Amino acid sequence: MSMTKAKETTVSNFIRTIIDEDLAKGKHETIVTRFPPEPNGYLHIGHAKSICLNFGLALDYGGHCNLRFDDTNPLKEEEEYVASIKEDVSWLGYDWDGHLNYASDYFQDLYTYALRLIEDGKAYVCSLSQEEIREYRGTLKVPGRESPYRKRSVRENLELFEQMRCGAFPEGSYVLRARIDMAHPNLNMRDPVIYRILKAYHHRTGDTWCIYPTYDYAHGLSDALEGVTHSLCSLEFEDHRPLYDWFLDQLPVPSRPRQYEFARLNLGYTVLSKRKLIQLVQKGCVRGWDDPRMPTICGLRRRGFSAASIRNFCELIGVGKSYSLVDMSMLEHAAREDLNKTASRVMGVLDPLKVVLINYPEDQEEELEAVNNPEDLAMGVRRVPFSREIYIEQDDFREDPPRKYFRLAPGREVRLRYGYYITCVDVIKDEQTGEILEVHCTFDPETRGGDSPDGRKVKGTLHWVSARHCIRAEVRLYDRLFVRPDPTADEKEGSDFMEHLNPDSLRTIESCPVEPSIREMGPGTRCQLERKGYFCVDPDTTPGRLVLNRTVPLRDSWAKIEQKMKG
RNA sequence: UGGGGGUUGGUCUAGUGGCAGGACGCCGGGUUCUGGCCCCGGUAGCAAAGGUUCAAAUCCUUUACCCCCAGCCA
Repeated sequence: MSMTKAKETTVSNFIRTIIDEDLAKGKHETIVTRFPPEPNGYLHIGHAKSICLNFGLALDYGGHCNLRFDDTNPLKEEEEYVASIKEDVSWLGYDWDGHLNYASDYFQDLYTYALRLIEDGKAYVCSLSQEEIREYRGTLKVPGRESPYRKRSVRENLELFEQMRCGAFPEGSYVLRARIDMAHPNLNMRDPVIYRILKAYHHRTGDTWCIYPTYDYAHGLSDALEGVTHSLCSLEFEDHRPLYDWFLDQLPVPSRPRQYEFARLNLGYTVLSKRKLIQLVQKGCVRGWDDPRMPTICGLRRRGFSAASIRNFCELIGVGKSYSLVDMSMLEHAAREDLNKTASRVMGVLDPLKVVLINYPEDQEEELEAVNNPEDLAMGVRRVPFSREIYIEQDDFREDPPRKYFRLAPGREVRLRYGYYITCVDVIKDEQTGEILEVHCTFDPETRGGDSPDGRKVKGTLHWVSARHCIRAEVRLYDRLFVRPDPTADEKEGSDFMEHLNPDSLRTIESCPVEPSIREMGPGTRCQLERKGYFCVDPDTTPGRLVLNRTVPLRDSWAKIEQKMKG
């Protein structure tokens, strides 16, 4: 059913337009896409955009999407990341359905293709050092110069390349380069390196190879080998497309993929680059990759975002070619939209104030029925214990209520959700400090369950927890990680994004009273604390310690009213 | 006068010669046993100038501004 809804709300984008045209022309019978992560870090919400795009397109058009690890650099890549990436992709709800590949699967084919390029005089072994190659490349405005090794014979190239492969040379001594055009205005076309010597252990091929293909060489050819039809990548690869096409034009590849570029995601008040995220982890700014403040998939998951909410978010933001900075309110909206329908309601008090019901018998207690989710009655009901002393939210009582405040105040009657109507009759204060210690109320036995038989209305409904029965929870409230919408904006002026970290991104509240039914919820369970927000049971939870993460607060129109009144 | 891209309300995004639409946000109202959800209404935009046309966000010209590229990273 969510599928049909998604279909109805799917908005077009330039990539869909291209696919529609290709299909209409009969260029392809179906489409093949791919998600090509490099296994050198954890996936983040920006990757989710790409995953949803690639897998989503395949699903919609009845094609398939390959999960292909781009593992051409053994210096940076590790098996650990492969596992986490697979986990995150599946968690997001996508199935590569057997199409799990690695660029390293094609090392032999790629090598054979390289031999072909050499034989055709389109590649040569170059002995220039890394620094020399840079010098010879020229600059943005100055054409490059041809390498003195550019004219080596095919035979010599073949021999040298074979020796490179055999491990006869040290790292950096030789590279294989495509012979294109050193004066090309696009620097990527100035005889790019396509193989380098790296005497490193590869997580999949071990020590089989000591020469490894570069991204530019491997990527398009891998696409072609897999029959990818639409190869989607981010904008910074636009400059690489001529090179992508060049290899495909030179070689007898089995299919002809096309590369299209879209704008990567930028989210406000956070950073979305592996390099920066790893810094946050390594410098201890957060507790790890899965810290709930992190924009990583595992961080968002731990924070309580559902896979559906992330998919909806990706649908919401669309796909384009212009730079954009998406507001966090979009992500929050996507989370609330899904969690409203799926998260069961429970009551918990973050900032407790004791209320004593003076006409409720001291030793009496009872269980009141509460619905688990008013948006989905199929989720059933539960019983919530009630007794003479309860906790309500400090903010739900004002001794001197402002205009438009319709919660508890001296002489006021309010409803306890699924409970009774209560009326405030007394306020007990510390004589020294004037601090409110507890509030005394009477309850109306006729209003059990929360309805008044005489039809009397009440303006406010408060959540509450029985003091005698409550269990305690550690609650973690999160705020934006940075204080600037774009923490990297002033990097060019020499400023570091770390300077803009929000010192208050985590606020922990100890021993919040929550209703006992929460005990049944295991780590990862999402719920709504009524009137407060959506929360998720953190994996730090043990039998003796309950930890809740606030995913996102509920919208709070009273807070806005109050804010406005304050001016 | 190196090359490649981009510019539609505060934000994201449709529209590719025919009434600039949707979403988020914000504002107002209705409803309500969550000041939530839901419903209704409102706010606000084609970077600029010129041209073609009955008609231009869309086609042409010029201008401005922004982003990316000089790894043996991806």
